[in-house]
Amino acid sequence: MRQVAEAAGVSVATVGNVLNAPGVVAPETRRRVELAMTQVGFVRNLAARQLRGVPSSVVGVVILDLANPFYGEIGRGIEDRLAEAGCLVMLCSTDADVGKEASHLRMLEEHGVRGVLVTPAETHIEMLTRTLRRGTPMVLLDHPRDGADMCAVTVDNVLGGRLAAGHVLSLGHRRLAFLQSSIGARQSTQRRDGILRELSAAGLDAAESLVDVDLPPPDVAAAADAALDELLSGPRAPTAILCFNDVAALGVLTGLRRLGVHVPNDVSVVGYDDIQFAAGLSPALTTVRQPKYQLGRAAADLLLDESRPGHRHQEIMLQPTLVARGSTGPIAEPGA
Amino acid sequence: MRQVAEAAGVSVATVGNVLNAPGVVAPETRRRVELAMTQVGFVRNLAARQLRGVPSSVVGVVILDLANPFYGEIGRGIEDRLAEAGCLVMLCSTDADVGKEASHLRMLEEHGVRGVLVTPAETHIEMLTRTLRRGTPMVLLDHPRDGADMCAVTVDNVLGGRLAAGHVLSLGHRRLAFLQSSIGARQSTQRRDGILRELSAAGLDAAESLVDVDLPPPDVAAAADAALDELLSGPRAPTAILCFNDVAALGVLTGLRRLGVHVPNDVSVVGYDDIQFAAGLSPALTTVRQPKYQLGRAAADLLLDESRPGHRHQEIMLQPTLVARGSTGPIAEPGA
DNA sequence: CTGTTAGCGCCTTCAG
DNA sequence: CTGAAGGCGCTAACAG
Repeated sequence: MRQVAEAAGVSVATVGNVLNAPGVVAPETRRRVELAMTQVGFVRNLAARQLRGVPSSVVGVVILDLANPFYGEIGRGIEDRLAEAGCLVMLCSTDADVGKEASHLRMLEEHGVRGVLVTPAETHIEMLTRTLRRGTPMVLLDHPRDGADMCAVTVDNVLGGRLAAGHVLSLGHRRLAFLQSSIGARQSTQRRDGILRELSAAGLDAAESLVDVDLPPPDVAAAADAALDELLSGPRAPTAILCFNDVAALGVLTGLRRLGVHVPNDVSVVGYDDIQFAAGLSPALTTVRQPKYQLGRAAADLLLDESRPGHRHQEIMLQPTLVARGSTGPIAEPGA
Repeated sequence: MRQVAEAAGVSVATVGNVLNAPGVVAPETRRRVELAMTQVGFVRNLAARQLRGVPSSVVGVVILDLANPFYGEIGRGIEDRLAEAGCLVMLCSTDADVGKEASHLRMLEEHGVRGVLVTPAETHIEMLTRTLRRGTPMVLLDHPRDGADMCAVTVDNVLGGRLAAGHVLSLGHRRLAFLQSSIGARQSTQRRDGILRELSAAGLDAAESLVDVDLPPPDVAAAADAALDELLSGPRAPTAILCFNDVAALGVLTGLRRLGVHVPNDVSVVGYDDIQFAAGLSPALTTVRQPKYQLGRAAADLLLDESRPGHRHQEIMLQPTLVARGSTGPIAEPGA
């Protein structure tokens, strides 16, 4: 900056003004300074700027797994909204590991980020609030607020569960399975609650009509595939399989093909998320669509709003929708 | 830091030593300082550290589109390798837009990142080298080095094209189509070269046996779907469709289903990348697998190596492999 | 409108 | 092994 000042024949303060208050500098001088900047190859030093107290333009994003397309789309929503505000994103995956989560949050804090968007690794977020020193705003991403003193963007998981269960119940299914995993346990539990509500609304007993399956991480697709043999053996095997996400549903479709079970004639399958490939699967996957891109945008929006004077923490709940495709159908006649 | 020093009853220099040279401080003193740090809630200020000249622990990653699962997997490879070195990643998507690319690179530079991994938006990387002031190391991601003065990690695209073309030629196909897009033009061109080599090796004339289709961005899946009507009309319609990535192949499968064209009996389809869902498509997609996670890891590796004294720029070329699945089959008998 | 100046928090040399 | 002091590049407050 001093070099620029010398090259332009002005003082460093004038260079500073060109940078931060262009209006206050005489056009002629400004032009000369700008020319000098390109000549010298001047690049602003944001670290020094930040040290001086200017708010950072970096936002931390902590998700479960970048390789999951679900988070890719969310990430794009975040990135696009932040770009409008001139902000960049620091991204980290936790694999739902509390230790990694804590260490990433710590590093983000050391970098002095403007705030963090977090999909918590654990159901209880108490931990999170303790990890983060006050001063760094946090917005929960795809997780309910639960009375915490921060913003949150979530998708109505109970409704999502109801949509999935209601769909297969209306097709005549009476024995359902729900496949979930410790990855995204919080969301899964709520979706299961939605399923239970639909079951009881249909006058069914959950103990009779719902089988729970837990898929060990990390590869839920493989786990879903592997779980089918046991799930489908026995006389009371489910006729409809509801999955906590599309990746698990992919595993189910692959496994059912392996077992020679026809979808949807023998068994119906419902996914969750509606990631891009759901429509192209064999058969096209019936699933509950989550507004992923919007989820990311909304979260970024809330975080940017944190620095506005009158800001109040709030929770935004987006609505999922059912997308009925080829992987679900009427229940086969018992004797057929 | 001064607060910590006061709380522990030592000087700031001692606190600094605990942080940067723990061995030099008496164990007893160190324990006291560490205790004080947690009590005060001390968080290192990396901006100040960086200003002082300590190398940054942030690496910039500039890719085409985070929402594309291909980059999600690459990103995980990068992230995992960097995490081992205690580094974080700043991620940006360019949508193959040179303007966005330049502005992102600029911002990353202002942040003083340790280096950048870039998938160039354009075929010619001359632009890139001009954008970046010397001093910030750059590694090309999924792009050949082309004699540039930097490291690069790439996958052998010519071989990939040969694998795809060789496969369908061996199945008897003689009229091929290649679908590409300006997104990833460089890679596509090389794959096309591979296709041409296989064609001429089989004694075929490219002008006769290869149809080129250009898919307008941004939604290549929809564009691929839409391009089919024209592509398949006429007497010399191709019997095998090779796609520059799996997302485009997804669009082709969707479109062929819409048109009532059976895969692979009527038309064979080959994708590229082998993203997770390729195996679950209908029918399972034959594709050229790229070692995505390894690609990311290798690039991160090279970048970290840039700060080693004896570092020499180098290019790493990974090998793609053909994964033959259900979307390709022998050509139908002309009269059948 | 332009120039001068005092730190932001940390690391590092040097003296004790 | 510990204490004191200078400066990294920038911003903002004030003087000219």
